[in-house]
Amino acid sequence: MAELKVKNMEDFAAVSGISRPTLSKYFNDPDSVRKSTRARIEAALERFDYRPNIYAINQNRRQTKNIGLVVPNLTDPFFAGIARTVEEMIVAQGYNPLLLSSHGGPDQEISNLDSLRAIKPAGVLLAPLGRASDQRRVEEFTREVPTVLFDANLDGIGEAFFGSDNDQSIGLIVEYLCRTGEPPVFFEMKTPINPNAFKRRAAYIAAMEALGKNPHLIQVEGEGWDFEEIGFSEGTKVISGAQYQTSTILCSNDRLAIGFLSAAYEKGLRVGHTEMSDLRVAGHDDHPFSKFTCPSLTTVSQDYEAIAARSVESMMRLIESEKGPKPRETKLFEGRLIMRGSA
Amino acid sequence: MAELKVKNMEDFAAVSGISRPTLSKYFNDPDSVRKSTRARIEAALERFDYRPNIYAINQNRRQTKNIGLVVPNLTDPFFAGIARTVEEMIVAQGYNPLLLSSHGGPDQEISNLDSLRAIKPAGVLLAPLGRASDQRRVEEFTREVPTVLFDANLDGIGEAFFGSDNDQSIGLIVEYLCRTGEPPVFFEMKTPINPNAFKRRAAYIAAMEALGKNPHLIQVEGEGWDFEEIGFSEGTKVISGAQYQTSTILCSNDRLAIGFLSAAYEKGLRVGHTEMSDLRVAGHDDHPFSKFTCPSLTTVSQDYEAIAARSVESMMRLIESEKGPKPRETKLFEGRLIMRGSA
DNA sequence: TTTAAAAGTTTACGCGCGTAAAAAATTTAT
DNA sequence: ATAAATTTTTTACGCGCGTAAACTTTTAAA
Repeated sequence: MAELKVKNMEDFAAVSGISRPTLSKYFNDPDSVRKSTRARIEAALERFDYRPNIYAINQNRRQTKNIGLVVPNLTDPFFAGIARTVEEMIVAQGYNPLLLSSHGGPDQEISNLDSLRAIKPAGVLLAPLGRASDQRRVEEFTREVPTVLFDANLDGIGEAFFGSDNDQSIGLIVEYLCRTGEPPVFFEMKTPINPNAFKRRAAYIAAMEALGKNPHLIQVEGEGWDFEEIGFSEGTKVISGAQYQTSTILCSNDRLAIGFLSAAYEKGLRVGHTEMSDLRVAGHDDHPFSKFTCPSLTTVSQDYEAIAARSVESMMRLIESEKGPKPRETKLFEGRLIMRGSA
Repeated sequence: MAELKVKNMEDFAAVSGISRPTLSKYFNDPDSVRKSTRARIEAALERFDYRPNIYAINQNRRQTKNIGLVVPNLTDPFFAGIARTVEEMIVAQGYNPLLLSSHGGPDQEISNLDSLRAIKPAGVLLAPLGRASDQRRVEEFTREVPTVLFDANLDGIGEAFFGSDNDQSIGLIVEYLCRTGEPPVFFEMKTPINPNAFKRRAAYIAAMEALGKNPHLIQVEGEGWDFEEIGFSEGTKVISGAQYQTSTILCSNDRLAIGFLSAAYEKGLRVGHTEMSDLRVAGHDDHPFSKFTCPSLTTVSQDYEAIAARSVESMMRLIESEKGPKPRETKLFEGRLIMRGSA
């Protein structure tokens, strides 16, 4: 078994008895060689552990097999979950995902895109920060690299966008809350950093007005991504001050709601939809933990399987067609009401 | 401004008036050239946007500037947080982190290591799955690539290990619970997948015995990483069946505790350390959400800033010294008691 | 100012692989 | 079996950069 070491394709050609160009063809697409030679190659691969040098490959190929994946904040389980789904789908397509988190900062977002540029990716799936994004520089990037946006849209930027239909999903829960009790007030950050927040605010107002109700916003202070903390501290103030004119609170997202529920608990308020309850609280996103709040959180789930699938599919078409500019694709997916204990 | 396009270092040498070898030196270490020429280069960089081709660089360098970072499960906010901290530190050292999650599976873990091998990293920081890991193949990997383990140890594998002192941290909370009320029973999964679980079980038993108390384990069913779900469903059973002989429950980790608290809430049990409480519940890890449970969760925090810092530091020494095998380094950091409402 | 040391330039090769072109071998069709 | 089509082999070049060696210029020391 004194197999000599194969350090490059040349060596492997020698030991396998296959010419280097044929090997090159094989590694780029195993089906592009005759079945019998494929078998011979794979037999040789069993005996010698040779793997093409990825740097040499990428230096010479026009296109790498890398696909960038940028999310706003991996610390947020919601994005961590999406990222995982998308990653899997990219791998299933035979591409190599590179996951980067912007940690909530527009500078980091641009820096992530810069890193990606360096590895000459075939394409990039970007869930942008949204309003906080440096749109100009993101747009610059999308002119160089095929980019599909998801989760949050940036007007006209990128080849496609897939996300949730906030109007529909917020409408769903507003309608539910109105139908089963007092109309909700909307609890949110005054200057939200997260994507979709403004869309949801507008959707809330529209939904309320469509139902002939008076929209009411509670806009709290707070910066950054510590939504639970903000929901908790500002929720505490709201509860103490009785700044709300209803017993129903709709939070802009589940993480705020989680903080708010915690505040309500501390203040001794009973949250729920029974006669004994003081308050109803609802959220949005179906955060992985929202099932375990006290009480469990009524919310609306985003169809992020569909969003992920469609985004990846669209990316593949972009890469494989590689033709001129097509019309920008956009689709919004509907949310689903998740009824639990809190509202 | 009709700057001709610079597509490689040759071109950039032409337009900047600096020879290519000098440019090469500069890009490898800006301080290795004279101040005046550095200034000239950087002035040229302002005018022309040229960036060295990373693939060509890595093909020719002995060592890449890549450092792999593998964590068991990015969906878990605890690991997401650690990963972020470590990532930052790697960047601060001028290296390029590559974050991979094993999604809880040993196959994925090995597959991650394989991907890393392909990019010839200078080193790898690995938080292994632990008991679930394919130790043989991990060990194979560490013979090829300098590897530092953190969070979970694999006996004798890798150049170093840094983690938490479970004996100390579990001892801390067991002592606290015993001192302030009934001795705790230990709530855990019978066949835990996550690292450190067995260490904590042993630490609990030891701590109890040291205090002259009788250790008691509640080992529940359940597979996978849905700890909250397991804590909830099995907690519900435990509460209904009154399988515990104490009013104090110490959970193996916060995520189980979060589920357990949710179960207690549903069952109408009052959790806390006041006279009115039925039950005390404590966790371990200081999970980002443990502050917002109802009631907030008493737990013990891991010093993962220190773990991260020490791991990265050790990695740097490994990379930069590059000498023969040194003795395997190991250090356990102490936990801190985080007293909140639940116990 | 002279001189030695330090830094930059020229020249040249190599890294491992993609890929094109022409020739040779193999398979399939007739 | 022969011709045609397909696949493989041979040969050769290029990708962009690291880096070594010999030489020239600049800087710092004497």
